[in-house]
Amino acid sequence: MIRLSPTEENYLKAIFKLTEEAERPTATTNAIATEMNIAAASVTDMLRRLSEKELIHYEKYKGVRLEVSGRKIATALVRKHRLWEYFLVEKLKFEWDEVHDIAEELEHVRSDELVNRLDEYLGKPNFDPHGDPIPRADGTIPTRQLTPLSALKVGEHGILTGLQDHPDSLMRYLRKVNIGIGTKIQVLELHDFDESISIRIDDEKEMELSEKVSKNLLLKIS
Amino acid sequence: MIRLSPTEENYLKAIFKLTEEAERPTATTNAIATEMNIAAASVTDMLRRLSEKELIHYEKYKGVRLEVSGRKIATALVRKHRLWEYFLVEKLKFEWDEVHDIAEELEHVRSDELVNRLDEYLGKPNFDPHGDPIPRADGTIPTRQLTPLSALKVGEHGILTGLQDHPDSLMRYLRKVNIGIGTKIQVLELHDFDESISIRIDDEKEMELSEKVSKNLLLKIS
DNA sequence: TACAATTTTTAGACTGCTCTAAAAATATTT
DNA sequence: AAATATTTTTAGAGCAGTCTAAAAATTGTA
Ligand SMILES: [Mn+2]
Ligand SMILES: [Mn+2]
Ligand SMILES: [Mn+2]
Ligand SMILES: [Mn+2]
Repeated sequence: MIRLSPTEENYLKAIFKLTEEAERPTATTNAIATEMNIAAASVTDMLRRLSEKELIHYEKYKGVRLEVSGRKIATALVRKHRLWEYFLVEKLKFEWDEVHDIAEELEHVRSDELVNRLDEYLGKPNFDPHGDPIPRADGTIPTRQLTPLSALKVGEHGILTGLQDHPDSLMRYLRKVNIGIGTKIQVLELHDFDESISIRIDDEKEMELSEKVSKNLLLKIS
Repeated sequence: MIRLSPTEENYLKAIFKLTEEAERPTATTNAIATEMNIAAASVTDMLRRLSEKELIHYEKYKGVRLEVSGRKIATALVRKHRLWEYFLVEKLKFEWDEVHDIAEELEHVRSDELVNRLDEYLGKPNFDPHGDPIPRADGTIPTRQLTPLSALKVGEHGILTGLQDHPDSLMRYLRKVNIGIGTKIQVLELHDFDESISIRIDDEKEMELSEKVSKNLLLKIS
């Protein structure tokens, strides 16, 4: 296996996120540039080089997708990232909105043995603190059937199991109102004026959620 | 506090090792180059830049030493390095000869909160798996009174508490013959032909050690 | 003290990754 | 289909960090 720089790894990860995780066939130069906060010209340059190394399939003006070798590296990175997030939350007691940036650095530490032992130490978890699946050593990815809270009808309920997107701002908000992975949420009322909804949390507190929030909460229906 | 690249951090760490840890007033360009496996010309270049940032005191041809700000960064790095080594051995069950290279990468992860929580999680250890002192958050460094095994007389004994140098080859050898930090060692015989010695390990097994090994074992006399 | 050996610095070049500005290609609208 | 807008690539440059070769300074020795 070739040794890539953290920078190259980050490009592969961005492409993975924009294709496989977004369920799109290819990623565009601009999308990668935006995702990585970088100029489009820099992306073009790197795509040429990653293509040279046969990690991606790239044709000028036609977008890009991962080759098998590139996907392998990307899933390994995502695996490391999410295992470290799990470690930070479960062992070091960080909050779920504090761990992403640290994991962003930890994911580039190179040692297969380290990942394996960490996985073992953590009890081979399948999902990270944000509910995202942790790719397995063989590259396969755990799946579940999740429904956005916004799609539920009055009276229905489920367990919060994942987030559509997870900006820190959303996670901080949820933390403040005591909603997290594992929280039971029941729909009490739908307000069709602004698509906001009234819910009951863990069979206790009632509160309102905006449409934007309810679309972001993914539930396992129970 | 300024943000340095991993490379700049590594230079500061090398200078720290060659001055404070080696109990020398200054480090030479060549010594740094050798320590870091890098050309002397590259070192000169970087010294100019670190000097510009007031992290080191450097005069052409006269060697270099750390400024207060540089020392602070260096001790923080050593602290992180050794805490991670402790984590790898105590929690992930790595052997003491397997952790240095991994810690070399982990030490560059930037998060004060991470170091603090790791320290807490590990029980604020004072020494790493090789017996080296772990600098505290305030920059002070735990000390002990240690004696090389080679300086002991027949009949004397002590507990192995540190190593003078610790190349992997030495650590693997010690592991194979069941000597590690905490092992009780008693001197049975001195062979003045080659300065080798006969010892008893943990009041059980007897064996011979070469002069080179016995000079490297630092004991707390008991 | 002068010559030789060693160490250190300078000069100049290269790679990886980034940028801005401009050109080219593609997509959208009229 | 032509004009316009958008996206992508190319061109050219800069910075950090590295190298080798050569020059300069320092140190050791005759
Ligand atoms: Mn994350
Ligand atoms: Mn996550
Ligand atoms: Mn080490
Ligand atoms: Mn150590």
